[in-house]
Amino acid sequence: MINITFPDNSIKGFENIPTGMDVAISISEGFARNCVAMKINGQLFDLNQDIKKDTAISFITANDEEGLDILRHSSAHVMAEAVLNIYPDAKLTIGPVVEDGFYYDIDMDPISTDDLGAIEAEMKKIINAKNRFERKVVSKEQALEIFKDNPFKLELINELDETEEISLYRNGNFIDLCRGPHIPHTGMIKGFKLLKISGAYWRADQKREQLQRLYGISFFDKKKLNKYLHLIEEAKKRDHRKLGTRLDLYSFHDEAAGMPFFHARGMEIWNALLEYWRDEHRKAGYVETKTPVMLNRKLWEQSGHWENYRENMYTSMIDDEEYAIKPMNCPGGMLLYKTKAYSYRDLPVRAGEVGLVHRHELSGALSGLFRVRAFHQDDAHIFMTSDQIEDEVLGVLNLSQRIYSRFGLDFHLELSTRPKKSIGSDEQWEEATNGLKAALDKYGRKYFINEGDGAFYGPKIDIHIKDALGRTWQCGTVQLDMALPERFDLSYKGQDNEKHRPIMIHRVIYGSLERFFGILVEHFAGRFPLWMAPVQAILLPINQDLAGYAEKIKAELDTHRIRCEVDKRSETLKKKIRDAQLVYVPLIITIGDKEKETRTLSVRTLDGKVRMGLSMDEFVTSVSNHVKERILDDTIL
RNA sequence: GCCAAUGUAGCUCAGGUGGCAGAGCAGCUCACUCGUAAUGAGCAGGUCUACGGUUCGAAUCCGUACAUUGGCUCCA
Repeated sequence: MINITFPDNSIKGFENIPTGMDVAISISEGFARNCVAMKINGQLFDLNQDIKKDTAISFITANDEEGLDILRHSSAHVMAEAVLNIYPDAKLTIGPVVEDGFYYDIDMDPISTDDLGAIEAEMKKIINAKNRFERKVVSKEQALEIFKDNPFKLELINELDETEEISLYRNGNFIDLCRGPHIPHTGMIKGFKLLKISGAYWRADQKREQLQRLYGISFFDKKKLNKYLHLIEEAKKRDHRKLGTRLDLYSFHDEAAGMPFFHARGMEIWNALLEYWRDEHRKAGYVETKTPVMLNRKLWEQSGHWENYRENMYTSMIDDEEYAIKPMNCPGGMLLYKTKAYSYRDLPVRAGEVGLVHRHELSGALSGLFRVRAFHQDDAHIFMTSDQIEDEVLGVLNLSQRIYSRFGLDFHLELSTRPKKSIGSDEQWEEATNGLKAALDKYGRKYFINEGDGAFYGPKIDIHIKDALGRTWQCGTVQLDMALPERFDLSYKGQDNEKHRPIMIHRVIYGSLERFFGILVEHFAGRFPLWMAPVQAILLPINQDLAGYAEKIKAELDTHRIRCEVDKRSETLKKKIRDAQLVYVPLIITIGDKEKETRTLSVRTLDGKVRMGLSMDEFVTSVSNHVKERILDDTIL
């Protein structure tokens, strides 16, 4: 008799030794069909596994995150099997689950995306066969024998801990070395798609074999797959590199790889972003500073960048002295701090700087505005006493929230703690980390902890924003820096008339203005809220005779700082409206004889609605208010 | 930096196997003067990323460089 305890503490007895599946079926057939694996003592097992003694179990179903991971892992096996069926000489290496699907690294001749269709068709066959996944435990000798033709698997087997069980999984004719668990049978993969191929190295080591990495995604139901594919399509449509060209915002040139050129319209958005930033920072008690772009090597040696970051820095010889273009603003900020003597009464000092920094990123890492070599950081350095840490960090979190929510961006927080390689004493780290934790607790939002992921000079909080498509981006960061104040011998006079070392926070909210800009383009899909829109209103005279009158209206709107243009082309009204809509001008104003006679405006918004007979005053007032309040919602009138 | 793919007009893209470079949009000109998502006709626009090579002949084949894209790696 085997007694199984369920999560609700109910107990069920079984005459014979049951498998996990037997237990699931005893609950109900329908439930069993939805089950993927089971969990015993926090460990995952296959459903086909026998339960030999009394125990508590819980089931992982298709609705659980863990269930989806198992499905995708199994999908990787199916893909590998399909590849082997088509390319018998291919050698498998590893096939894990990643955040967005799964992949398998395979040693084979390069293939192209055109070949994916054939692999998918082969996978389809395997899935339709509903092959069961069977687990088998073997000795190391047996494993070495089975995989004798595969040097990668041999390497893995030889590295396994002696105490560890070596398990194989078989489905159909396919056998793979694998810890498991797997779904009961391949038929559970209801929706899958192979997405892309790329090169990867065995063990991520450039000196080792170059492998083909095949990426795929799978779901328990086809609808979810379609939803996912739709999301990818949507993201492609919003691609900031394409929209940037179409909306005439920025461009890239071979003459300066990774260094964006901002066009007039892009600059309108840029300036709107910065103005907003300045407003909020002024309110939050920051001052703004500016430091040079190029500084003497000696400074970088003092800051430690020369030692740690040199390969990413651009340098230049000037009058026999070596200079480096700043990859970060902080050393300049240190010099600024040192220009005067501080009292504890002066602290905290919150010094912002929107600094242009250059980092020589690897050529292969560049990507639109998301990864560039020249960018502006909305930096700020806060110098404070140790008992101000909590309040200051909390202040940064609140400011970040205020700014992100202005764009309709949600976010989550991650705390990174002391890494293995670090400077500073245990007490310093504890004080710093506790300060961050206290601020996080007071802030009250849930946060994740990345143990050992902090910078060598201090712990940090990273802020990850979530855009309209649900994608997350790390933008903001709040880092405590215990290195620089030391290296630059910063101090302030305490109440005790003694010199003290200030604590320093290093923080950004947009992160990189360029990158944040790119994220916003995709977040808004090019339809910026009125306060950011490069052209807020376009005037469309319905015939050439009215062009002069339209110019007069524009001049008047100019005085109210409403960004507007006149489309004087000899095109039909329909055509002009279409063109304006295609570049998302929020307010389209048609000027006809009626409007001229009554001195009113007819305004069309992007939703296609038209408001006729608006007086100039009404229009200016509501637009100005909308802009001044930086309202996200695009119901303007 | 590594692997792979790509690079043709301002933009988006056609141009099997080598034989005088094409379209749509945008632009310009003319006609039309229009009431809420594309009026029509015409014109102009390219050393086919760059530099080498093969060939009687190269956008096309080969090599190198540069750039872009997807990954890898990197992002103290």
